[in-house]
Amino acid sequence: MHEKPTHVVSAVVLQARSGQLQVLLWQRRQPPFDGAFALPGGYLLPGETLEDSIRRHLAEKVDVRELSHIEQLVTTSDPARHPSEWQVATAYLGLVPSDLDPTLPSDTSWHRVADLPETAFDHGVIISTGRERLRAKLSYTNIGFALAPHSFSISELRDLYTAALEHEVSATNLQRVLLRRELLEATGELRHSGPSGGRPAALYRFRSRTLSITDQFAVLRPPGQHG
Amino acid sequence: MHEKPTHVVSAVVLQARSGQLQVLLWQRRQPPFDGAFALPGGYLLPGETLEDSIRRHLAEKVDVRELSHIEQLVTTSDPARHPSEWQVATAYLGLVPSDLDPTLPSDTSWHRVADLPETAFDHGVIISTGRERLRAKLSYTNIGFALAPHSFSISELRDLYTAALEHEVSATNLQRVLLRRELLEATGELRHSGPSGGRPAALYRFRSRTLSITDQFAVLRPPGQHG
DNA sequence: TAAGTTATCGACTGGAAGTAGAAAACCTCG
DNA sequence: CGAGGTTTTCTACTTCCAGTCGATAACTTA
Repeated sequence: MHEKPTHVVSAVVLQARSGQLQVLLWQRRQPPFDGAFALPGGYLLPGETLEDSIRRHLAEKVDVRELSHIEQLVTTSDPARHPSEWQVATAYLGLVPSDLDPTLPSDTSWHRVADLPETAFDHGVIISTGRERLRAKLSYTNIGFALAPHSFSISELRDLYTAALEHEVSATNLQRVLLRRELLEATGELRHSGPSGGRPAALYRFRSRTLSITDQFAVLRPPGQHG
Repeated sequence: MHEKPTHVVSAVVLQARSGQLQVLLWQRRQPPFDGAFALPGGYLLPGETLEDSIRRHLAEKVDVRELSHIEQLVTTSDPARHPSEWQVATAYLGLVPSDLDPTLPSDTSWHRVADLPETAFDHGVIISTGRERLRAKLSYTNIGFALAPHSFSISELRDLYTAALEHEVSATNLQRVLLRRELLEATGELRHSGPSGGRPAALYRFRSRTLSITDQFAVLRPPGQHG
């Protein structure tokens, strides 16, 4: 038989924290890339699927039950990606709701995606791929559920979208679009805002907390489905 | 070190042929899945990337220069996917323009995606994934270039979209949308249609023949970019 | 030259979404 | 208790996108 590559898995774990999209990184303490920051992950073991494997590795960093969504991102295979070992690497995208603050091991911490430190291997590009995937899916799926708490006001949701999309989002439009798509529903409760007063916000929740694609895209719909 | 999986690559090669979306399949002549149809592909070799590898394997089936587009689709890893070997498999999506008719080896042929024979491994789901990827990208990218000849009439293009999307498409809308997005340009030439007369069709071409994403999606655009 | 066929164009329409301002519902302070 | 400030929510207006349909153009064939 042929020589075989080693298969490793990693994850881009994203969370909207204090108005910024942040990613979970681990600081390496051995070569190669000693001192640089890397995505959490590790080796694929016999008998497990790639998704099992990344969940197992992530469990060492954050409680896996805190992940609201996980999906496969991309598999990279540049023979030169690791200086001494032939590796094929599959990256996943994981999301954590904004109301959780997992306790992290001392070598692991959150970093703003917009302002990354020196990263190991090809992890810089992979993080960009993850952010782009999230941005795209915010537009045509209900993936917002994975960034948001179970219930939230429209303003809070707007802030999450703003952080992830990195541009201003109108609360009016966001509410109208998500309600028309029947992705949100009102809980019937109100939240009395904290220090500075103001009208209490109505609270909403996502109808479903599993990924669903919104219809077709804008154009070239089947005929008879106007608008 | 750990035990390692074998890494294999495969490709969903699609073409719009005689009004139907079709996929290139190869009939197996050994176990497992003796007699079933499988995606073309094979083992990953040392020193090559996954994309290099699938191009090398495809070269045995179709001339690689006939592929107008190729992109990574998904990596599957079910430990039970192969009865005797631990495999991780990366699938690619490849597209062939409708005006080419590659000469194929005797064990390989085109099959309508809407009416597939018995397939080997997890190849049935992978083909579905490929078709869905193509359908989605027809809506928000210029990927039509990969299905179409270098120049074509709007009606011909409409027929390609109809085959790939599996629903009727209006030539009027298609032309208006693709022109507004500046994906198409007129060649200035006319084609005198064959047997039954009619007004000669103006010919068009795609401005670019590499994948480009059309702007943002419909909703939640940055402000100031109206419409 | 009339009839049939195919392609192209333009006008109409409903709906999606950006914008802005008014109104509602709360707070705090005098 | 009421005035003023703050935040949220609603509504009206507007622009743009795309589905529909009918008219027109340019050809072939009888």
